[in-house]
Amino acid sequence: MAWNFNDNAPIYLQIVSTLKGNIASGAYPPGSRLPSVRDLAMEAGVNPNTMQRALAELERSGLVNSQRTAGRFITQDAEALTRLRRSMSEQIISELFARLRALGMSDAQILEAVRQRTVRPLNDRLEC
Amino acid sequence: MAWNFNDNAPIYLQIVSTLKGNIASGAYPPGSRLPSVRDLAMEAGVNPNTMQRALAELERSGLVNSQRTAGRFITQDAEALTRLRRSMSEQIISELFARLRALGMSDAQILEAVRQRTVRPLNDRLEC
Amino acid sequence: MAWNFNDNAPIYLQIVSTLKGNIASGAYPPGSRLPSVRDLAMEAGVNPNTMQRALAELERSGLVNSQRTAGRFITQDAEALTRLRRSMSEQIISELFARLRALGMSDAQILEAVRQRTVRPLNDRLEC
Amino acid sequence: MAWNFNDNAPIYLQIVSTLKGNIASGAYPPGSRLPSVRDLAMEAGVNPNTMQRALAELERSGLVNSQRTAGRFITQDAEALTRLRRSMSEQIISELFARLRALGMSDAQILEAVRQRTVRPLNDRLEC
DNA sequence: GTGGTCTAGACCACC
DNA sequence: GTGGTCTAGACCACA
Repeated sequence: MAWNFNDNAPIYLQIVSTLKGNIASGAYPPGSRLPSVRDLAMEAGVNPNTMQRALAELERSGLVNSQRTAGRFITQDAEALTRLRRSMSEQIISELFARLRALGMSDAQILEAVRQRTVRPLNDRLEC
Repeated sequence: MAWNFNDNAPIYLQIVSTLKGNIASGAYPPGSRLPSVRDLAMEAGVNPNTMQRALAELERSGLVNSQRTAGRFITQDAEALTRLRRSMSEQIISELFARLRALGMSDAQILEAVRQRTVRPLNDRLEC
Repeated sequence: MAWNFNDNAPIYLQIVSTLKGNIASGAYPPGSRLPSVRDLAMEAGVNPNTMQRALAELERSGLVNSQRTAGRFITQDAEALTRLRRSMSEQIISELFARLRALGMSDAQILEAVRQRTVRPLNDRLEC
Repeated sequence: MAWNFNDNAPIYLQIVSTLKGNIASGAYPPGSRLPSVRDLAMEAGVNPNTMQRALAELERSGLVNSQRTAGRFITQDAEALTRLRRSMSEQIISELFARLRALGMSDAQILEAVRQRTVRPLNDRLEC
């Protein structure tokens, strides 16, 4: 089952995002070994070179480090993981604000809507 | 310029979402005339029947109404537009919570993060 | 604009029904002259022979009588018109009972439903 | 054996009506499986897409629900079936009133005629 | 020209 | 095999 990509952004960057998500969420726990480039590429349905480029990018940002013979491992640097989560959450929240402002909501309204959502966390979902 | 679709959801539903976004944001103002089915289809790069289906869906939800020979018009029903915006914002916020919880954040942390974003609304954007 | 026929029954009988309806309702008033066979046939979008047969049938039942040179005229026989209306209404009511019984309604329920309809004659129509 | 359609209304809507009748009358019992789209389309003598559209309509009104690979099933929701029967009977009775009023009958006369029909339920049928 | 309907034929995911 | 979606191309009524 190939991952889902759109053609707004380079695929390798979309892969980076997906992998960062998996790392941040703990789906790939700190210190764990990543599957091989070839396996990841097959799983994502992309060319191994594309996956390689994505992993290189991750390595550059310090989230994974490769050990020549043993494979690639998720960093155990707690502070790096914290920075990752913080950065991702800021990006997600930025997107939230962009989308809700496009609907004409003020910051105050946005905050109120989020606050209400925390008050009654599970609720019926309206169709959109 | 064809719109961008992924294959997670039927194209006609993605079109519905796009159009709802345009209506909610006022890009298609209340009472204004939509382009013809054929024009919209060409713009989106889909078959006219697919666009027709999406518009029929919008019509069922009361957001547009068609006048046989004159074209389709955005509803002027303010209450329907309010419901639309409300529904869309709830869906966006639900997505926010789903993504931030996946990062391990609690509702309280999420609320706090959003609150901070409103306090210092424009800020440096960290890379993600 | 051709009349509407289905192919469950001979067209000439459907024409007879239509004409009887027009006579019973007074659309063709007693004593008035019917359009010519040719005109009626054109109006109905059928072959003049078919219309001729329908008119012969009407003549047989005494509702119209032809005067060789002047054309066909609706009967002025009030009793014949009364019988017509009575016969049509019985047929309509028979159909009503057949359809409502098919829905599982008892005669008592049918009567009650009709009674309610007379109490509140104009009402919102539900989709069916 | 193709079903009978007229061209006053879209075929797919006539199919919806026919199927609703079959559901309301119990010809398709609650919980039973409908024939496949292709079979129904062949039976009705229409294109499978047309039948599909009719079934989608039924699904939207909650009378049938489809299970991906297993087929479509009549709802077991007794309340939905009650609503259906009620709505159909109201429509049938409306038609009754329209036709009898066209014959010049008052509401009181209509009610009386229906009442008599319930008193002597089986009777000689007059020709119409 | 507009929206609406219908057909024909294809492909997909699911099991 | 099932339902579901998409495309392509046709026809219609309306004004």
